[in-house]
Amino acid sequence: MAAGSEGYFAGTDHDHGSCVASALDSAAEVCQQRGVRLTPLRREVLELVWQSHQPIGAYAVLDALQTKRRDTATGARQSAVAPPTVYRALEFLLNQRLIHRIESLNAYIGCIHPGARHAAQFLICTDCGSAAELESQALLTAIDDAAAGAGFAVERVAVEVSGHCPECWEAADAR
Amino acid sequence: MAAGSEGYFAGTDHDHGSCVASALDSAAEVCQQRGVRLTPLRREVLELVWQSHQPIGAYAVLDALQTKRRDTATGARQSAVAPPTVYRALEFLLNQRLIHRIESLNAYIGCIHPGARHAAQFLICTDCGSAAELESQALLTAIDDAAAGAGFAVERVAVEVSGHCPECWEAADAR
DNA sequence: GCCTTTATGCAATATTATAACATTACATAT
DNA sequence: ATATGTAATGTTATAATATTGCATAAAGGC
Repeated sequence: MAAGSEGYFAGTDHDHGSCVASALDSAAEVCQQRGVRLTPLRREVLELVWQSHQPIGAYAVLDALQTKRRDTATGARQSAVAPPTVYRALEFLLNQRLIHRIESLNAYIGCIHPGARHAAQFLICTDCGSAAELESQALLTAIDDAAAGAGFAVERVAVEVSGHCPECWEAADAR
Repeated sequence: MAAGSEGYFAGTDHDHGSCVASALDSAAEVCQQRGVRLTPLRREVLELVWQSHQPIGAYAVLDALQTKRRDTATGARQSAVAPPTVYRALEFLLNQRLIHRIESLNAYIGCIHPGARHAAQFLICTDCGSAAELESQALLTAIDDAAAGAGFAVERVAVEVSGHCPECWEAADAR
């Protein structure tokens, strides 16, 4: 990926660490304001989701958690982490709007507007697996209009556009 | 549901049978034109999807198929239908754009524009489980614009709006 | 008819998600 | 300090969704 491009797609060329750290900071802030608890486990899961910087599946989170615990353990065998643990943490993070779920991938990704109520809009590259969150007001308006026309009360919106990101597209062209 | 309402949501008050029949007819036509085979099995699955008139899961299709065969069988035990049979048929129908998959429900629904390349846009009522296909040009344009702005090559679009259909909304209000 | 391609049958298994119940941690009231 | 209620986590089992790989059968071209 070219450095300094539009910035829609998270490349490998930016400061992952600080980006994750600031996401965790605002998450803590959001939770504090709402009086809900960002427990160590939830924080750990949120960190893993952000670290991946690509949509990550629940079982991948599970594996990562288990690996972390195994590595951390000082000899004494730690008990394994089970699926419900991960799913509950993910559900909490979804409810607090700290992450999004990408339905077409059964995967999760950090939300770039932590805590804000907004439609999830994603461009998903089927080549490299990365996903970019959109914020198109025109798109939202179009959805609201269409829903209003049908007398439909909107609650949740998922827009998932699959295709090829600029980098992969160019790479394919070059071939 | 009030008869003669906007018509976005398929109610129970219209002629199911003829609606399914015409869907099967146009499917046959589309397949003929493309030189692909709408085999008895595929036709059967398409019919089941249309008959449900709500998004239907792969395993519900499977059950329906098995029931049909059991009922049809004239005593001699018929072999059971297995998941791959259903998934392959569904995949074929998706490829030919005769049905849509609703990602947030893991379910399938008949396409109202059989064979045409277009974005899947749905209003999904979380109360009654029905889904209405939208055809908002403004929405499409908004998506195309956003994608173009990011240099993204669009391949597939899924818009899934969850909420409450007019009937369920009114019913809830009345309470 | 014979051959190739395409579709289906079939068994096993992978992947994703939840139910049900037990235990622990934290806060508050007594 | 002790009891009590609630929220969070642990634990086991299983449900729901989807795919792989290989065998068999059917359709269509020559």
